Amino acid sequence: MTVTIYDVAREAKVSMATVSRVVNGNPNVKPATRDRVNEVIERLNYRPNAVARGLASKKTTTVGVIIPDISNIYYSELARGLEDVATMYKYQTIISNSDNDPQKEREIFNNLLSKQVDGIIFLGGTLSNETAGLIKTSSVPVVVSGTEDNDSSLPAVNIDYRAASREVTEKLVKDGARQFAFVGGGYSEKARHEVMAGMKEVLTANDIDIDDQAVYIGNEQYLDGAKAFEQLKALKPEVILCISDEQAIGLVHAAQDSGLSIPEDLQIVSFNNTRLVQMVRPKLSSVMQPLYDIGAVGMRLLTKFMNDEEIDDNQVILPYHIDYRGTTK
Amino acid sequence: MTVTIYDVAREAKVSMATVSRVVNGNPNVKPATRDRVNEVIERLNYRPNAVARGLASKKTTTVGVIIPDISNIYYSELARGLEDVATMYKYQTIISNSDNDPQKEREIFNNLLSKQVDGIIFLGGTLSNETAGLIKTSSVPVVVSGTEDNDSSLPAVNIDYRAASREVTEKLVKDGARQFAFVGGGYSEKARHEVMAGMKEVLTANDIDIDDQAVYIGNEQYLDGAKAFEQLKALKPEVILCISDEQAIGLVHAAQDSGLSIPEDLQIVSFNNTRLVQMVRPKLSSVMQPLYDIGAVGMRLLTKFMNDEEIDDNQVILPYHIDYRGTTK
DNA sequence: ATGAAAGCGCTAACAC
DNA sequence: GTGTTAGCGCTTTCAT
Repeated sequence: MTVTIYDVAREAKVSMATVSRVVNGNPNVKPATRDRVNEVIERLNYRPNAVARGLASKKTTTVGVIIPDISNIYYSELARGLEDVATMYKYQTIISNSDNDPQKEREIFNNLLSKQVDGIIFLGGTLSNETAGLIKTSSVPVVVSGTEDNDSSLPAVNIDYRAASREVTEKLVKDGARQFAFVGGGYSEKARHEVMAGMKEVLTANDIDIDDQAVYIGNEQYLDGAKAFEQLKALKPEVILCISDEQAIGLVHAAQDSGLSIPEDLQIVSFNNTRLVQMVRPKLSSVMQPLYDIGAVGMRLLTKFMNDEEIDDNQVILPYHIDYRGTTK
Repeated sequence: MTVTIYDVAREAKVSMATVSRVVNGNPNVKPATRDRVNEVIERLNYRPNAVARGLASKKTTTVGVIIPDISNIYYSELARGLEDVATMYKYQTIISNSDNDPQKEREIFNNLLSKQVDGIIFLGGTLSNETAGLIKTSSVPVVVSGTEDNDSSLPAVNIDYRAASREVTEKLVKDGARQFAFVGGGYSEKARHEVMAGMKEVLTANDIDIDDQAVYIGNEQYLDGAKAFEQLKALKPEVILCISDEQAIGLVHAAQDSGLSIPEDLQIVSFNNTRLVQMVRPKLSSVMQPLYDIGAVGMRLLTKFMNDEEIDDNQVILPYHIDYRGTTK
């Protein structure tokens, strides 16, 4: 049978309270007793039952992670960052895929609360008002990584998409481009909005029109890039800003297949900065956002909430930079 | 304060046992009482405490997942498959990254057991004897996906790497190739062994020598592909079999950069079948293994163990097929 | 420094 | 069909 704290106590001729103290590193134990207890723990191969501990202490040292799709390379990179700092702080993570569906998000959220997690990280490009509302009623701290709610009241970590978009657009306009198009889609509604806004700001400031037709919203997949190109090609865009790397690569290939030269005839910049940008030829010009860190910093922020540490700012904006590689002139 | 089963019982004027029954769908409750209890549950927004339930019932409806690296597109695809069927069976998953380090695997394993998970899925190309031994002592069922232990005694789901390797090699030999090389690395020691074995079997049968120098073992990353090419190029291989897609793509680019034509001068086949194979030009010829299903079937197998269902065979071999795309003639 | 005892919120006999 | 009660394995006052 499983060995309990009681077995250890009896064997070490102390009370279970003392065993509990040595297991939890409480200093109020005479070194001699401590050693004796540790010896018994070792000998009996005693392993504390985290469930019982969780019930008694109301702390489970587990955090929940709500993620759109773990098989998406963008999110799995965030997940790795977040998991590493969770481990660092002795937390385990329960990860669930939501497909960014508010209905599933609600279910996952309730499951997580029922499991008594100490905190929750919400990952996703889109944060519906419905889900944002749910989060605001949460009994445990929640931080949001890679997106934010509409009035930015939730703790969140992001990059400044709009500024990045502005910077890219300015550079390309300065270099002579006039025909811009935009491709977004998938889970990244927030990013989509910001990137478009940044682009439009700069274009407007430069008296450049952007056609309503020059915006394609699909999903974030490779194959969708070809569809995007299909819709946009009639407009003969000189530049396409694209959120998703996979979609951008699809775009590059579709354009090449139709006889265009990249970047001579068409320039493409993506915003997700997954490892993929390096793995195609020409290499994708892209906004480098620190994916791993967005996850990691989000989890660090969450640990602060969970341990009632002081928070200087619950809206963290991480730096980005832009790498102009092979898909821009 | 949090509302407990007591509160519901009092409010509904029944005993907590009855509340427990309706919450757990026990049929021994009069419909009228059931409705009354449900109404109170709704009104009080009662949510069962899974930790308390776990302590009392010794079942947590959570399974542990030990994964080398969730940010690796190969493993994250397995993870998605596994998570989907876990959800289907009402389990949550605690996912931890091991980097395939036996030391970390041990820690994670103990954490998981301490959390009283109902079962564990082990993912990884390499299963050390140390970890295999640990698994065999486990008090909860463990299934292994995408690898196996040395004497194949653990429940596992895989494809037949050796057969796939044989098939590829035969085809390319038949088409005239004589100079073969192999590139492996990263987490996939088992796959590496099998693929090499399959290749050598066929080469030997055809009286073709393979140089010891024609084997490169590194990591599974894109940049490592260039290193592999650097080592192998002097041998002027006509064919390179490569486990990892990322590495294979690196190989393709390095070969092209050195002036070779793919597939005319060099043919490359990879074995991981991540989405990447479609996303490069030329498209990678590869062994198509059902990644999502390897994860999904592994989890399904685990649910059978957890629910004491009958198991017909605990060694599942899933089918594969081979797609000859742009990197083979 | 150590022990006794009261829960934590629930399930699972067992009784009625 | 419903209630009573004894745990599950631990933490946490409160004494001593």
